[in-house]
Amino acid sequence: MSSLRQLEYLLEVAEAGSLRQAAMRLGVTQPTLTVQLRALEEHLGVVLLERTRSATLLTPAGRELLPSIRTLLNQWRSIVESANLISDNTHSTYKLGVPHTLGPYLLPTLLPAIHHQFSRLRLHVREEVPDLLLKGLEEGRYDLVIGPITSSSDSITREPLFREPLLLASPVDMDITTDGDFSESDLSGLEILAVDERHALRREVERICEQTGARLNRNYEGTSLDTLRQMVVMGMGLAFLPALYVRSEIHRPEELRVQSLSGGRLFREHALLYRSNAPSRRFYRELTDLIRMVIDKDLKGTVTPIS
Amino acid sequence: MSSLRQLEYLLEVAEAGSLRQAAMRLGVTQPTLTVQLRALEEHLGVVLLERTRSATLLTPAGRELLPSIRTLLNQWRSIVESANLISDNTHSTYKLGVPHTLGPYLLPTLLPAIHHQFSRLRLHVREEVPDLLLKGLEEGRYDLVIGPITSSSDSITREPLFREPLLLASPVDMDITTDGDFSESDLSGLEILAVDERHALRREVERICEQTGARLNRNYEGTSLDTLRQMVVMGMGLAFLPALYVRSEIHRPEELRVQSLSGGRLFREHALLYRSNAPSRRFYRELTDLIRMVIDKDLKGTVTPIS
DNA sequence: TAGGATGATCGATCTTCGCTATGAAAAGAT
DNA sequence: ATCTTTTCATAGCGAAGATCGATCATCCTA
Repeated sequence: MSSLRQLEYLLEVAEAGSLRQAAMRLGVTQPTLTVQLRALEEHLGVVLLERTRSATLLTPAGRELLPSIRTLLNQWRSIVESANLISDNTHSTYKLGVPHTLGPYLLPTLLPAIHHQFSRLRLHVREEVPDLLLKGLEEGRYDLVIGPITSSSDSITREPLFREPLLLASPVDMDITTDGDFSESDLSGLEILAVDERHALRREVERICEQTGARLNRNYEGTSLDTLRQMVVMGMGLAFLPALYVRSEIHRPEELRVQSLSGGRLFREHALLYRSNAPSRRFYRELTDLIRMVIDKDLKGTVTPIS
Repeated sequence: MSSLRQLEYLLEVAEAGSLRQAAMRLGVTQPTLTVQLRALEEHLGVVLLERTRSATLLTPAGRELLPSIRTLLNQWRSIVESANLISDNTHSTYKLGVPHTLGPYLLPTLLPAIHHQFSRLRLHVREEVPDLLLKGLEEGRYDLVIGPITSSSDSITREPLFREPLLLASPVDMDITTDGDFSESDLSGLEILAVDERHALRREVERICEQTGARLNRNYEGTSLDTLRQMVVMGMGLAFLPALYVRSEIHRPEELRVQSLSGGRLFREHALLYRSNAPSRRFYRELTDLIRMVIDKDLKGTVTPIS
């Protein structure tokens, strides 16, 4: 196998026109060049140099190959240079996974801020259900995942990000308010709609229903938060909608009533997840701090930071 | 210094997703990959791989660099491939030098034949006066030179090609023929024109004049064979014109009379010259044979082969 | 003819590369 | 839960490769 070094030798000799002078410039001795260039010629099966007493010049074959060799070396130098840039972690593309029920409502706030801070960093975002996100993270299909704070495994590090209230959504024509205040105990017996089982949100809702005595409607399952909202509007039941969704998508209060429940125990919590021994973990920590800052700054009224 | 081999290792590991499997495919052992890839990472200053217990996958930085590395290796493979093609000497560009007084009249016959035989061979032709041709050959500015057969130096090999008669050109209105035959002795006292001193042809003519008693006109010197012909047409004297020139350029016999002299000692001889220790000398020998064949086939009546 | 170029060659040394053997840690199987 | 298998990391040895210094042969120049 011949090395890039031999190619550099050739280039220098071609330019200097003499082994000795090239050796000077390269900081090696002349026998080194004699031997190495012969090895290169042997590897390529072509005589590249014509050694005269007064100089060493390229053969026609050598002239033929030289341009390609020169560009090869330039390309290599540019790779080394890129590597130096990339070494600070902010010049790469990270594969980020987010749940369907969070991504569209969080990322529009988050991504611009990240881009502003790390302008050469690119995020390759993909939405999936949390189970697959976690599996994908472990198998390397993702570098970063935003997911539920539960789901343990010590090969995955979880950086808690924020707590997101779940708001009760009800049709406007269904009057369930008990003089202004509404607490968890008032849920008992009410019909609740939820998204299908692959979503983490579903499990939260199931837990809430058990605790409060609400009835989970298993006949109709929304496949997204939007369909869930439609079902509520059409009077098929109530639903718990994440605060960020509400913040982003509910613009017509005449269709739907949304209220938070006193007691404050209805919420879900999100974390940034990454493999614990990922070489970029230091940078992921930085990124976590940035995300927390953005949340604190832009989503203060909607969610509450945790750490 | 890192080698191309390390890059190939990286590529294979990236594809296999595991050091062990990559080692299998590459025909090396796993510790080799561990060590070499770490060396590569160190050289580039970037962590390229994330080693988990279950697999080894690329870091974002590694993904970033991989495409460039892949094209680099492809480029290298293509260089090696080119080298194999080039090794038969017929895929290169040769720098050929020819004298002004021969090139334009020989090459139109020669080049198509060479191209027909070696379709991927290119000739970079340059015209110069013989002195510079020879110097250029020695200094490597030419690979091949067609020049006078004289000019010795044992670092230059001369392959004799052909003998080209020198024909006497005279104005049609100057009747110098002595009943049909005209020999060298009849030249005595006649006024001869020639090209300037940098041409080898000039020296030939000077020699002829001395031997035959003809007078060389030193006041008017043609700078090319064409101007020389014009001077003869205008009645300023006689001239010796090379047979190949006559063959190519004299299409109007009413302007000029051209005759060969009996005795057959008026000629010049051309050879193919190259540096004796040029690595392609074997091929130059082949080329010589080809040229001789072409001359024998296409220029039989005009010049006579020598070898 | 002597001095200063050139590249080639030889032997010694140092470095690099790769292998074997072994270790440690995690995942999967029983 | 334990055992086996699989993963990568490490250490030590040996072979191969790269480099150097010294020397040689040759050519060009003064």
